[in-house]
Amino acid sequence: MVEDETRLADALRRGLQAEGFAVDVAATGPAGLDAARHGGYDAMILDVMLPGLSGYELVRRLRAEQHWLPVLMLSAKDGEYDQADGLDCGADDYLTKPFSYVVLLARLRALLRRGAPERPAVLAVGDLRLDPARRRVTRADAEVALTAREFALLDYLMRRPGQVVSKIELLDHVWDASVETAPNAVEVYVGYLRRKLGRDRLETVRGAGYRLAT
Amino acid sequence: MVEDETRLADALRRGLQAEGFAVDVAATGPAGLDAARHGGYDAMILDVMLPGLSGYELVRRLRAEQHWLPVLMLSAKDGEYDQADGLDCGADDYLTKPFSYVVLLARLRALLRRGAPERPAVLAVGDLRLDPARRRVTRADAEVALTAREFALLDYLMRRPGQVVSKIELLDHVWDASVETAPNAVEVYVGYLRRKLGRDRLETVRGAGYRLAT
DNA sequence: GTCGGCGCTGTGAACGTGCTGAGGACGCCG
DNA sequence: CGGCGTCCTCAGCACGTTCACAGCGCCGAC
Repeated sequence: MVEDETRLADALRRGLQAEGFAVDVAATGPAGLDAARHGGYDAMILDVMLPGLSGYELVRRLRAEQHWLPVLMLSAKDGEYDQADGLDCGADDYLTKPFSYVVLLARLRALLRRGAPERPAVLAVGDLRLDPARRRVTRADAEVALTAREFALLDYLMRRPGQVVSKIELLDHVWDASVETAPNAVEVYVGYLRRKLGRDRLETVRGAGYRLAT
Repeated sequence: MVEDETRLADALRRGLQAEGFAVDVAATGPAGLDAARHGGYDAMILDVMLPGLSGYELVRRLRAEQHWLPVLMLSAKDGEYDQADGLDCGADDYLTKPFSYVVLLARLRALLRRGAPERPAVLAVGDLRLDPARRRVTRADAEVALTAREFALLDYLMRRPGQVVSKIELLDHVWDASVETAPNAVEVYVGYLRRKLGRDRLETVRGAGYRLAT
C-alpha cells in the first residue's frame, strides 16, 4: 500500500491484516515505486496524492517497465475524467474517497482473482523449435518457412519425439479425415520436411512409420 | 451486453460500436448466459436486474462452469453490500447507475487490459503506437487516420504482436457475431491497413491467418 | 545374387487461398 | 435531398500449395 496519510494507512493495514493479507506500507511515491519493483507483491493499493511522485505517474512508470502488478487506485478526486485518466494510465481499478471498507475489500479480492495468464509453451527437440502461437519454426535459430501442411505434420511429430508414428496415424490426425488421401502423400511431405530441416531429422522405420530424431 | 432496458442498451451499443467494439446485446438473463457460454467474447457488460435470471446468479453460474470472461456489472443498487456481493459472485468490476459513459469506457478498457498477458495503457510495436483511450494511432510519430473497423482490427492484432491470428478469430472478436460476415472482409481490411501503415507490417501466413511484424 | 515390396522423388495438373478494384447499401450531416 | 464516408460483397486474377502418378532405388529375405 502506498499512502501518506498515516491514520488511513494504519486503519487499512490493520483491517487487511485481520483478513489474512500480508501488508507493507510506503509513504511516498518513490518509496512505493521501489517497493513495487522489488517486493514481489500480489497487488498494490495506491493513493493518487503522494509526496515525491503522483500515483498516476507511478503506475505509468511501472507499466513502462513491464511490471504488470494489479493496481487499485485511491483518490479524493471523483470527477469522471480523473477516474478515466487513472485507469488509462494503467491502473486496474479506481476508488474515490471516502470509500467503504467492505467495497475496497471486495474489489481487492476481484483484482487478485484475475492472476496473470501464462504463455503457451513452445516445442523444442534438439536445435529445432516450433512455436504454435507464432507459427514459427527455427532450426539452430534460423527461421524455416513451412507450408500449412508441413507445419501441421512437424507439429504432430514434435509432440511425440522419438516415438514411431505410422502413416495411417498421420493421415488421421494431420490430414482431413473426410477426404481419402493416399499414404504416399505422407512420404511426399516427409520428403519436403527433410529437405528443409536436414536429411537425418526424420528417421524412416520401414514397415512401421516415421520417428523424429531426438 | 446483457441489458433489458432497450433505450439504455441501444445507446450503449451505438456508443461502443462507434469506438470500434463489436457488440451483441441480449435482453434476458438466460439469453445472456447462453451467449456468454458460446459467443467467444472478450468481456461482458451485465445488468443486475434482468428477467429470467439475475446478474448475480448469471455470473455465479458462469464461474461455476469455469468461464473466466471479464464481467463489468451494472446496477441501480448503490449499497456497499450490493456492490461487495456482486464482486464476490465473480464480477470483475461494478458500476452503479446512473454512471458516466466516460467512466464506463475507461473501466471497460481496464478490464480488457487485465485479461491480456501484458497490460500497457498504450500499445507499441516497432514504431507503431496505438492509444485505446485517445483512439489514436501514430506511425513514426506521424498520426494515421483510421476508421472504426480498421482501428479495432489493428488494436486486436497489436495486443498479440508476432502471434498468428486466424480470420475466424478476427471475425469473432472484431466483427459483431450477430451478422454473418464473409472472411473476405478481413482480407479487405488488412489491405486497407497495409496501405496506411506500410506493406510489410502485416504478414500473411497462408492457410493460418495474419501476424503483426514485431 | 535374386526377387518382391516398401519408400523416395520429379513432374504436372487441379485446387485453394489471398489480393484487389469496382461498386452498392447504409447512415450521417448540412 | 444530396454529398460524403464507411462498411462490406462480389468477381476476377495470380500464385502457391497439395497430391496423384509413375518410375526407380534401396532394403531385407532366402
